[in-house]
Amino acid sequence: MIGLAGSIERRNGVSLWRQIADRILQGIASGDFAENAALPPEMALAERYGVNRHTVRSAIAALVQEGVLKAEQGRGTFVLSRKRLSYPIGARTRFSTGLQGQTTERHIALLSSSTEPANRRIAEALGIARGSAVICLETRGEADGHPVSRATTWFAAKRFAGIEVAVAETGSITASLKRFGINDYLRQSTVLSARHADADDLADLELQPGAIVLVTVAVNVTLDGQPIQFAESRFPAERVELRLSAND
Amino acid sequence: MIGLAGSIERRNGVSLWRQIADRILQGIASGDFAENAALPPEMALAERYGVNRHTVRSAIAALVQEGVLKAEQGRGTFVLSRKRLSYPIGARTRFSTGLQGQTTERHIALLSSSTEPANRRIAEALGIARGSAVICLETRGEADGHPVSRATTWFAAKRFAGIEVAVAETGSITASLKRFGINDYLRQSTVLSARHADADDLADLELQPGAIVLVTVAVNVTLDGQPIQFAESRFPAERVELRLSAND
DNA sequence: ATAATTTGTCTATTGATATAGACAACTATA
DNA sequence: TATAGTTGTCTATATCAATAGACAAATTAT
Repeated sequence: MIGLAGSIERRNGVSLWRQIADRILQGIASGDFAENAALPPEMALAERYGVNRHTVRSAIAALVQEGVLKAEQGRGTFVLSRKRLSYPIGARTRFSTGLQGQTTERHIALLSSSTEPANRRIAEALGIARGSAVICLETRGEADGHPVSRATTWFAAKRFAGIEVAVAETGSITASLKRFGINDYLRQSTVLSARHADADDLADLELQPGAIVLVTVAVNVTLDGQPIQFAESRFPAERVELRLSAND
Repeated sequence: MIGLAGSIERRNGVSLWRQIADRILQGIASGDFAENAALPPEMALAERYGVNRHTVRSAIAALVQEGVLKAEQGRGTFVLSRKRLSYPIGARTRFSTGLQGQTTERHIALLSSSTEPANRRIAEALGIARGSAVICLETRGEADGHPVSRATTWFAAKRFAGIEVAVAETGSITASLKRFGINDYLRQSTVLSARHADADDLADLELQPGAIVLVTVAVNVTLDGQPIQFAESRFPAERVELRLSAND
């Protein structure tokens, strides 16, 4: 059994139609349902997943709403081309360079910024004293006008005072760091997890409720190992996959 | 606002109690709720998330069932220590070596094996002809008796005939590959995504319904770049995080 | 044209989800 | 020993989710 999912769980806090919508998305991603081709008829899907036709219809309605499918009366339901962005993660991960070739326009939008005392987690990551001031940036990554990531980034306030202005102006973290004399940096560590998107992420990433986000927590360091940036990024799992390259 | 989530979404296919259970899990992971300490009272949580107390109780009940929380009448609800395993991913990713220091006993259990024709995706990954025979192994990774991963692995049947026996005997892919003359190998590529666990994963990983799994799709190659193994692994997001090391 | 297939809409019914309020049971503290 | 605070249980009600069946509307094939 290749790529064909098992059965569906009831009474788990996730509605059947949402589970089936997820399955159909998986099916598209894994090639079970080809792009631009017709999905199996509703009755066939209902039988395959062991649910009522109306439940399948709810799932399809959600995916039509999301722009993944298109239903035509009398003809069938069709898969629209919706390739996931493949976002590379590695020692030299940058937002803009990573998506080269996949998109034409990309930048980071600064949603808000604030200065706050560092909590334990942030202080340890940045190698500063707990409670010392850090600049917190809320940003959204956009490619071809579509949101592909949502990040919260912290910098030590002492060293990077005013970086929020640079980010707003340049639309790039890398370019902003250059203004502070940092011409190159490396990703020291990345920790990966996943969870349901919260309300803020749903709004900022233009996601439908119930969506899953991939979460990376990363520390960037200068070439001599000094931590400069701590960031938590959220990627919509239905639109983005993370690709780990062996080299670099 | 550090790590404190926004509001809750209704009518999205995910029940409120499941969303709140997710939030509490996040809160524990991010340090908002300290381990071994009391959670805020049900009424306070209900107010914070903007729901009824009974809804919070449903969320707590689910987490008690999962062993994350412990409720004591008259005293409060307490966070049990439940550290997530940190699973390293890199060019030299191996199951057993990765968890050294975090667990004492670890191995791979072979759930089933079969021989089937390669579909397009598998054939391309392994560099073989479409339709040629591949051995498909269903395995579960276990650490200290607890399931931490669930993988589907494909090998070219011609070259690795009988590898299922070796995996069953040794409980290790690396050890099994040695029997076929492969003493070292590298991870060529890893692609990462996330989705809701399907019914099979729920059972095999001993998850509560509604859980999220991290999915890695990886190709392992010999030192001279010849693909030998194609695998899709699922990790329970609530118990495992993936750590990307900069070097190796 | 006719039939078969497929999506769209409607009604009805059942069970799960969420809200609301009241009170019991238990714990810690003044 | 009171009292306040907290979890546990119960009843009631409204809405959502899922099943079931029937038929309309549109498309495609015969």
